[in-house]
Amino acid sequence: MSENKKFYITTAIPYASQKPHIGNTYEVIMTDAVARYKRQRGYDVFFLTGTDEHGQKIEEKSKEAGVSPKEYADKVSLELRGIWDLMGASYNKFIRTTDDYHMKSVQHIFKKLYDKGDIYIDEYEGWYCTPDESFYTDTQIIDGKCPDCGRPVQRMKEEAYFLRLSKYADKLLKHIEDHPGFIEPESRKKEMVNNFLLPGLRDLCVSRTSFKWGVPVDFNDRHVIYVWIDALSNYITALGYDPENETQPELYKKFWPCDVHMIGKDIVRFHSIYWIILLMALELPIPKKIFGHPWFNFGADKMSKSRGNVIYADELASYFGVDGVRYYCLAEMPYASDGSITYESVAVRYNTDLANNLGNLVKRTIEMTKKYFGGVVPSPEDCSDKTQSALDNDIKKHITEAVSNVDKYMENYCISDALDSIFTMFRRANKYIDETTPWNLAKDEANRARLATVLYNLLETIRVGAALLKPFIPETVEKIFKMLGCENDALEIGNLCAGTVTGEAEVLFARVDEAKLLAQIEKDKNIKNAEENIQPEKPEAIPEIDINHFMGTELRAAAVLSAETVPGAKKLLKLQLDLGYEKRQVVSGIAEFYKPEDIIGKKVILVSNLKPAVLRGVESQGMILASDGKDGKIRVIFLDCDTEIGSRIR
RNA sequence: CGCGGAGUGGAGCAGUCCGGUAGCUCGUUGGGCUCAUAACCCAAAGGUCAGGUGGUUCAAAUCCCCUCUCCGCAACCA
Repeated sequence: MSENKKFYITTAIPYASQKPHIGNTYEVIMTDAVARYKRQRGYDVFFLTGTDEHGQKIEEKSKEAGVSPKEYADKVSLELRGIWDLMGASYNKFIRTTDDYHMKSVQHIFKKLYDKGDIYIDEYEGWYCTPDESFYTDTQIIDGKCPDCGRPVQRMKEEAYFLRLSKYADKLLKHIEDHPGFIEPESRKKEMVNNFLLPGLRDLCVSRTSFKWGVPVDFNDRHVIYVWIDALSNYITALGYDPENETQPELYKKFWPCDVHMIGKDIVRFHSIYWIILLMALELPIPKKIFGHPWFNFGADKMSKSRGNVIYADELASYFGVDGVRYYCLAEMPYASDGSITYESVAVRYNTDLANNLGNLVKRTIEMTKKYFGGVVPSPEDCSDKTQSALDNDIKKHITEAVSNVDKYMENYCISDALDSIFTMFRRANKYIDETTPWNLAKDEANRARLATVLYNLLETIRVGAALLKPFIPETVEKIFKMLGCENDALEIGNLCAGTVTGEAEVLFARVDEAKLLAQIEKDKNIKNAEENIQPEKPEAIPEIDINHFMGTELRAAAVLSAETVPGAKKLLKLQLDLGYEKRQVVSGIAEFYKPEDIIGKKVILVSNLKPAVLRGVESQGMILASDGKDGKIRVIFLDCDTEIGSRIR
């Protein structure tokens, strides 16, 4: 039945528009750890990763960079792959959505569903901004103007292809309910069911005409296949699946359905709804599990480029080594809630766990082997002393416990718990040294046998520990095996042979001086910023307008008479404004930054000829001006208190 | 009342399903040891387990009720 021991695991394919940060990299590291774990347990593993390379954003970015979209995607994809490789990702295949076979298969998938009637063409009615070639819904447009460029938009019907999600919604819901553990963690499943499935699914628009950089619909080349079908299909096209094949290739037959899709919690929706329905429509088997992992925050804050707190894996590895980064990510990320990463916290973990606990244990044990036994693994002896054998049994018990705990936790994707059980064993081993005091045993030849046993137990603990660590920090494990002179990664006690010649004792992880290192990082960052970021990034230009165009906007000074929160809306404040000649009610999305009392009595700028709109059931007669900060903060423009209310602003 | 998760010593978490006076890692303080990377080992200090001076019970972090706060998802930035 060893043929049954196959395991197909995937990461999401990141969008190749910019360099991946530590969060994206974490996903690959975690997936890699699971893949390596499964391989070590005898599974035939197929580990897939890659890049998603179509779409408007890459089209735009490439234009800015003055290269073709493909050239741009090539560059980012290569950079990303470089980081994956640096981190030791043991993927079996790296797919790119620009790969020929993939694009062809995506076209066939689209065609098949169209022929079947699960994809249909329909009119998509909305507002169209001609110069931008973009469609907007009723709620997106601002006062009959394009939200991007401010130019007028026209009511237009545009044809688009739709996937019949509605047809499969019940089947999907049933599948989710019949397969506990299909979406994990459990809370993510509830989000999907309660927020999307139970309220009812609307058919999904799966094509675009607003950009060209994508897989064309081969029977209607005005349309490009949108990200859903293009990107999600990678999981089967990578195995060679193509609906037009008479028989599917061996790779596909062997590995599909997938055992687990490892993805970020933000895209659980696309995987658990769109992807599954797509497969149902294709009449293909459903993957067994979708695991929506959390993300890293920078300390308490979200990581974002504009806040300047993005951490990259390669940069981190330059200070802590690849295994330092891998270990931190795997040990620190909780199962379901977001993790936290700062340079300090990485340094602390690195020092305490890797340098002090593990590194030092290995070093001192190997040194003692060398000192007391000339670098040859001694032969253990049965021990008649009750106290001593109790110690020996206890450490052996810790080994077997660690082995079974790692299995238990890894099967449930509780990576940090698995690592913790291994390090608990190492801690026990350090204690064992103090309990047995080999340096005292060595003073008396009569204790030779006892000393041999103690050292053997220690070496064997390290050997099993290294075997357990292999999926997580493989480079380090190689070094440990070299020091042990043994590469046997069996998990049973007693596989280290007496007589084995050990290698040179090496420092596995040199302790870092936290303060010094943080200062160094700060310094490096400043140098890098100075090189890269001499000027702030130029925002996207908005086409010029003439003065009359601007004069079409009526801006007036208004006093805030009252302000209150809108029930059920986190971001909205309802304001009563006084223009002198009339009063206005305006709803403004500033509630996260201003309390009612912060703004009452102040004077603001009102766009007074804006068409009224209803927000959360409250009418808004205009809009007040505010700046949109890079930090995500909104700052209202306040006027001098002696500004005359009702006066025109221009 | 949109859906869900969480509030436990300075920090991060476990314990809550199956009630019986709190456990782990880091940090702090003191001690020990010298094989080892100022490391390792031991000990101590520090918590009315968000609040209700709420209910059930011989007994509640754990069950029930109410309130507050934080986070995720959804909605929402005119």
